[in-house]
Amino acid sequence: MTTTIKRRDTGVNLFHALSDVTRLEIMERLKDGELCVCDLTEALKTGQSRLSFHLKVLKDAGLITDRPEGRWTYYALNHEALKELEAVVQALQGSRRGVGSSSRCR
Amino acid sequence: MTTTIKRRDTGVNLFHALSDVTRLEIMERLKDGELCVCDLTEALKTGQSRLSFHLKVLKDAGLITDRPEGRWTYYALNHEALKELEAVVQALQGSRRGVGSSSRCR
DNA sequence: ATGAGCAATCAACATTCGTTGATCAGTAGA
DNA sequence: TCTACTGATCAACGAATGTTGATTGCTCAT
Repeated sequence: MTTTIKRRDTGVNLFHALSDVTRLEIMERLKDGELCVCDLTEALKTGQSRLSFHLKVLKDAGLITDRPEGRWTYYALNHEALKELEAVVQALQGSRRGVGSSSRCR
Repeated sequence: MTTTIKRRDTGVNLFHALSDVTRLEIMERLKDGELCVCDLTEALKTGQSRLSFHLKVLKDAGLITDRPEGRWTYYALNHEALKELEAVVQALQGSRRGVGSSSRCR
């Protein structure tokens, strides 16, 4: 089914974006509200370039949004994407019906 | 906090294991019950070696379990891990309190 | 206009990840 | 025992990812 494939694709994208310690930590920091890159640089004690890279990955996956203001850029969680992620995970848990229904390989 | 760090690590592991189309498809196939590798090889129309590789990744992440029987090995979802995954995702959605509480970068 | 600060982008490099084909170990059946 | 089959593992290769330092573009303050 097309929707299944589409969900699989968005699932892969979301999971990949979250499959990195730095990016997960960014997400955690953003739980309390939006932060600019300089906040995050200080909080994570890491280089600006590296941070920018990971922010881009998260943004491309739709997990965060950016809001440029003056010379700063504020990043925030995108709760829509997180709801979508939750849906993907729940779809994975699935029906849980009938256990042990293998075809037994011939 | 230690539990936070631990959750972040298991989160990274789980997310990484699911960040691949083939592995997600394996998970979906296993929703209906356990399958042996030959079932999956046929279902996904792919090589045995490749499949074995991805099954190992999923197993190492704790997302699936294996049950050798005779010359076949049956794989099944580990619902414990899926519950853990759900918890990680929900922790990510977090408090959702106070928006716009940035430190404003000076 | 000039200088300073924030953040994105780039190139270069190292590391990790996924694929493929071959080999190996264990099991079932003749 | 000999053979056929399932599935794990390995080596080799190519592709994708992450890191670092430098550069560039903007914006604000002087």
